[in-house]
Amino acid sequence: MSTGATTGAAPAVDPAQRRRLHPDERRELILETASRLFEVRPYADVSTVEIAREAGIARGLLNHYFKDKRGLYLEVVRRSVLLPMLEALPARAATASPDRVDIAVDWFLDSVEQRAASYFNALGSEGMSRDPEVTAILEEADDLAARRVLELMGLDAEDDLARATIRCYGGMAKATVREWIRQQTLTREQAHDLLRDVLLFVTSTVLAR
Amino acid sequence: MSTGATTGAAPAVDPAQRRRLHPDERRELILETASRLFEVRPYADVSTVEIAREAGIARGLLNHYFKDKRGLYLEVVRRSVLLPMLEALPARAATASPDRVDIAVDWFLDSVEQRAASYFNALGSEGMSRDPEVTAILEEADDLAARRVLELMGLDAEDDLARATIRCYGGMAKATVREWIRQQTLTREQAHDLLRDVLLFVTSTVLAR
DNA sequence: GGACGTTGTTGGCATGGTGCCAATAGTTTC
DNA sequence: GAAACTATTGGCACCATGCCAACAACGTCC
Repeated sequence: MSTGATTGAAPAVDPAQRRRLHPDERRELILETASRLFEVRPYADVSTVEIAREAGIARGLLNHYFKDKRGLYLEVVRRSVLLPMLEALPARAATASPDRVDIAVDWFLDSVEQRAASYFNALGSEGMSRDPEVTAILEEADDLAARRVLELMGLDAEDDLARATIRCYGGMAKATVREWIRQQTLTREQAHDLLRDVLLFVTSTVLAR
Repeated sequence: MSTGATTGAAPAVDPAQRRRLHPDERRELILETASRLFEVRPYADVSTVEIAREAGIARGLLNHYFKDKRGLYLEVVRRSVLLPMLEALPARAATASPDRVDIAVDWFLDSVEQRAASYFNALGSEGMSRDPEVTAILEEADDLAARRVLELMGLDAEDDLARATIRCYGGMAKATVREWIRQQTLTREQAHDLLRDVLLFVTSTVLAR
């Protein structure tokens, strides 16, 4: 407005503009930016314009690195759900069953507590989404988690029935975390005890059949 | 094409066009149409154009009856989640606790089986899952379900801790239904037994504290 | 060290979806 | 039958997305 002569070209801030990055770096940068935004606001609310602006790149570049907005979103979800699951897991101490359960539950609660934001982001409300591809990612993560639990407890992770049962239990685990962190209707201790007791009960029941 | 003279006006099919309906009827008609479409495909995939076409009305009418597309969607979710919950519930027979659990679980499985489509639909769709308003509706439904379960079992539905615990259990119930209906990794009988046993265990534990 | 080729990057165009609003026309009322 | 009421329409303006051709940064070769 004040500068009358010059056309309304962009402020042209950074002199370091149009810097050429290695594809991997650029991809990573976009992914992190998008992740940060999707964590806070729902999918439809975050425009590709905003992502590009935040990342300091042209909007068209998003479509160069990812098929489309949806593709970018899927990658974000995949990361925030799958990666944490593949991370460090406490060395399985060969202790008695009740202690193992305590360890497993603590591991789960800790990992959730650390990354509460991205956890709930990817989970949606129930961990269910109508979108087939998102669903597939979530299911993969659930199954992975179920395997972890079974391994940690010294049970057979290849037993289909056992794994299905633990995936069911996983639904309760998620809901419990929600009550604890978001609704704050349960203390961490209460959440822990509940999950611990039920897991113990479920595993003993599964084994019995 | 064949009729050359007249301008390219619409085919003007129905002679019954532009029929004036009572607002309640029209609203209902839109809601049902939208519900039918949202059941099958994710939110972003269903355009207001399509909803209007399917409902046989002008697109602008949607914004007259609902604030916007999102508002329409919220109403659809609210209905498909809340209404079934308020419906018939088996008369609570004053029997022993284990029998009551069987009744409660059967009621749940039945109601889900009947409306599997809308049930999974309502559980969240794509990016909307993170949406606060959708979340609120889902939480309300969860709490309502928890009350129902407690009542059915002759327990105090006003006990906050008990209700929170049952809401946690509800997460497992949903996951179990998913394994049963969608993944088919569990038979209905297995799902029933699992939910029955765990509910029995959980309630006895809650009571004990 | 300068021309050249590769390719990461940009800007703009076309398309489609959505919200809004003034004009239109059923329906009722007197 | 006219007039008031309001359900309903159609089109305009805006925004977001995907696509594509031009551009320029970086490495390479002579």
